[in-house]
Amino acid sequence: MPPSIKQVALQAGVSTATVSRLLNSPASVSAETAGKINEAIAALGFRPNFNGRNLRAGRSRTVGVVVPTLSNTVFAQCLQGIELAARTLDYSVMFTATEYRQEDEAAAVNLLLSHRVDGVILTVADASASGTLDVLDREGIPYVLTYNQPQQASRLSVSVDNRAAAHDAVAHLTALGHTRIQMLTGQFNASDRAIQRYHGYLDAMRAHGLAPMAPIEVPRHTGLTSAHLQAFSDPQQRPSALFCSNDLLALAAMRDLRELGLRVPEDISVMGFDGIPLGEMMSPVLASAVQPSEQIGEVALRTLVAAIGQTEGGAGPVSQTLAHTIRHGGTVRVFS
Amino acid sequence: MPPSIKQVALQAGVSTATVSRLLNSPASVSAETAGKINEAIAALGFRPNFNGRNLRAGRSRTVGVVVPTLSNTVFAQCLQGIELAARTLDYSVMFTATEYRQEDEAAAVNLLLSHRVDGVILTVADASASGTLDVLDREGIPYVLTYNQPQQASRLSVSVDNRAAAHDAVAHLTALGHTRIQMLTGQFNASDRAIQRYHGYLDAMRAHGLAPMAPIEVPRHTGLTSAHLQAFSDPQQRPSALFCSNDLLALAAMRDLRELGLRVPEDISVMGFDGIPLGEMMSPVLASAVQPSEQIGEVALRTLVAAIGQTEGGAGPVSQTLAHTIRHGGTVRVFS
DNA sequence: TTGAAAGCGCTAACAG
DNA sequence: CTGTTAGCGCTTTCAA
Repeated sequence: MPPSIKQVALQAGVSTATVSRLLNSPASVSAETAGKINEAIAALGFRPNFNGRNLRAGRSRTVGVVVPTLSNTVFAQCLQGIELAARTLDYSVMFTATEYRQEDEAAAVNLLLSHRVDGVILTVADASASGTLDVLDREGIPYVLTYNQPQQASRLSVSVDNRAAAHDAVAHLTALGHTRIQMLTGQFNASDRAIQRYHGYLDAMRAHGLAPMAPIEVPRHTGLTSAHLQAFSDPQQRPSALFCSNDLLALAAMRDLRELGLRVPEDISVMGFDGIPLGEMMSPVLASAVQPSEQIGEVALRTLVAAIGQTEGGAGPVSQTLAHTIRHGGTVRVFS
Repeated sequence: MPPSIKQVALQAGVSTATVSRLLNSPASVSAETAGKINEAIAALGFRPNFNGRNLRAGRSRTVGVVVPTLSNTVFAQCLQGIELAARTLDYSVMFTATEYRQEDEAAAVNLLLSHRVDGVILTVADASASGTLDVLDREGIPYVLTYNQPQQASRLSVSVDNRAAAHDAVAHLTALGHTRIQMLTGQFNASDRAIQRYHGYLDAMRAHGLAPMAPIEVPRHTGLTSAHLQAFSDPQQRPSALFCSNDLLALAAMRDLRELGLRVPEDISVMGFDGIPLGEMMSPVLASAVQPSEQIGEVALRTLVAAIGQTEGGAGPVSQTLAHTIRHGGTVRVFS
């Protein structure tokens, strides 16, 4: 068992209260006693036990993070941003993944709450139908959504404007002369973002007087999009451009198209969403609607910490929309 | 303040001890009282406070994880594997990154230890010269190294055989007829793996009677490898194949080579190390020495939990070497 | 500036 | 099967 504040006090010849004071507000301890205590701390290799502290103080300076998966770079980057910002602000991070299983969200949050995290950052399948968020609301635990753009204006969130970003991506395609643009998307029910992006697609198509095509919804980015793309072998059956709801999907699609003997972008153009860093290193570069994932994480953490600060709901923007950009890339060709 | 075991006890008309019992060994409580308590728990929305529990029990069922960065998919995958396995075993995960700053390793571990994690999984810059590991040893906190292959046989670790994997990668190149093979590597002092891989390179070159070339050491995978590759414009000055110490570096190199007007693999072949999933989706496929990152994480966690189980050092393999594979890919051409 | 004392939520003897 | 009790490490009044 590691040394406790008690042993330090004994060794330094002071009371535990004084040791505690040195730890928490060093100014309130005389230089002399401080010296003795510090010696004792060093000698014993004392390290404060946060469990004791948290128990007593009722806060833990720890935040919980729930993401769908770390296999998608986007969330890894976001977590990276969260952790970095957390370290700056002296917060610790407990982390959980749900593997896109909506039913695991509640369990994840419950676990975090048992650890008495001061707040939670999460990306849920569907922000407008999430019992998990209701729990958080009820218990009065501050939380910040990432990537989700909730309808309820009351919920703190950090994301890009998914609909607008998708619109801009599709507009980029139309600007290059594409008219037959189809959307390839992950399961709508696993991601409210996918739905918003689909709306953005519709917006853009309508705005340009183009006929929207039925979206192709694939199960998982396991990469098995082939079955859905078979029809593309027939030039009549395929769009000139494929807009994918995320970059991983775009990459999988490109691979499968290649297998079908189709060339990107000669036979079909592909555009993604997310702007994962690797897309920019490939050749051709993957065109994409870029969201600043690491920054999303960083802002989310700062927002959360601010919310933790003020017990009662207060100032500060609620729904934060970060700027997206459109990355031009060789996977999209000029069509005329 | 959320309800405590005390309020549950009051509401159910039993003692706190009984509530605790229901929580920890339900079998030891009569069905009748169990019913009453469960009702009270539900009514109050009670959730056990792990801080109290941990304080009392002296263990937290929480593990700490320290990785260099999450920007490298490899570590994200590993963390993913850790988290998944942890959830299975009812453990929670606290996570920290060091951004490859060796001096941050100690701080990270100290923080985790203050949280009284039961054990730590980490990837350090240099396992054989890490004060951090010494601290862990001294305090008797179980830990498992990932990716690092420590010299000290006493330290638990999970990795591939870096040297052998690098050897196999280079042997693959020689088998394809390459003789002028050069290594491009990250900073040796930021990664002991890089050194081991370099040794593997040397092994393979010597084994095939080839003259090793001086390794090119680049600062960071910021992607700025260009400066180091300038000389390659001259066909006399460039190797026929470039073996990179990791896939990110390989990708950056390929991009920079392209910028120099060189074609991969026609003008120069490129091989990586790690086997990141995206390498397989690209065209051409990135040839690489593949390590099972998610599995490394999973095995590390199981190993750690086992170590936590037995207070005193015990059975079980210490240095676990998982199998690597060589991924053939279009970034390497047959040279003859 | 310091100490004494109470208590955060929980578990683990020990009785009964 | 259940209750009583003590105490894990720490902070925080309240006094001195």
